[in-house]
Amino acid sequence: MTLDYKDKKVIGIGIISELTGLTERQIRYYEERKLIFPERSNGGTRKYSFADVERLADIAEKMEDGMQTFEIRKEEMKRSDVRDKMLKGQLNAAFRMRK
Amino acid sequence: MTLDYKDKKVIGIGIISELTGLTERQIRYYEERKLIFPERSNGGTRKYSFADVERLADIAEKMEDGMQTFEIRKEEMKRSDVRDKMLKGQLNAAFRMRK
DNA sequence: CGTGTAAGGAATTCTGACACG
DNA sequence: CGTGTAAGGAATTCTGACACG
Repeated sequence: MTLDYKDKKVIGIGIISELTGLTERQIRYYEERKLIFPERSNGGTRKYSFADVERLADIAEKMEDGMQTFEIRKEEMKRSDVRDKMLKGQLNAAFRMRK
Repeated sequence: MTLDYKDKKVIGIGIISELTGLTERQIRYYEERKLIFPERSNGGTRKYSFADVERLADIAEKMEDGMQTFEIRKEEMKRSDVRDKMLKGQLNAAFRMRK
């Protein structure tokens, strides 16, 4: 079975900004905070998927509710696949930043 | 019901070129010959959908078989979905004129 | 912390034209 | 006809930094 269109990283940040209503600044910041993981073209431009659009909508909603990025990341990390990889490094880093 | 991701015009020509294996020159030419209809950003850059990717793959195959662009266009026009779209467009136009 | 913005540069895309065949 | 290419310009995106709060 082929890869679903939903997960193909083919959309530039400008379109993502339009689709989500978020500014490019916000979108890049959420990446910096490890909430989303776009791919890159050879030249370095970010490429997103429709799944990312949905995720960003989810992130935006939580931000509006006053949640902070590290809290959102923690919540996402409860999913088993990502947890093993990132729990140690990033969660500890997030913890240190709070102090 | 919301619009399927497959039909959203959100992909730049560079990615389309990668996905289809066609050059940008070819893709723009097929547009000139009315085989595909990308949307445009405010700045004028072309935006395509995954459906366009499939259509381009179909066009590429026919071109390899020696078919010419006008033949492909004629063939496309026979397809019911396109006919329906044109019909609907005419009806809409007629309806607008009556108002 | 999360976001806006100005800055300078690099990557991307655009059009119209010339070439070949 | 269909496609390659060089040209010049415009739109898009990138990073790092400063600002505010």
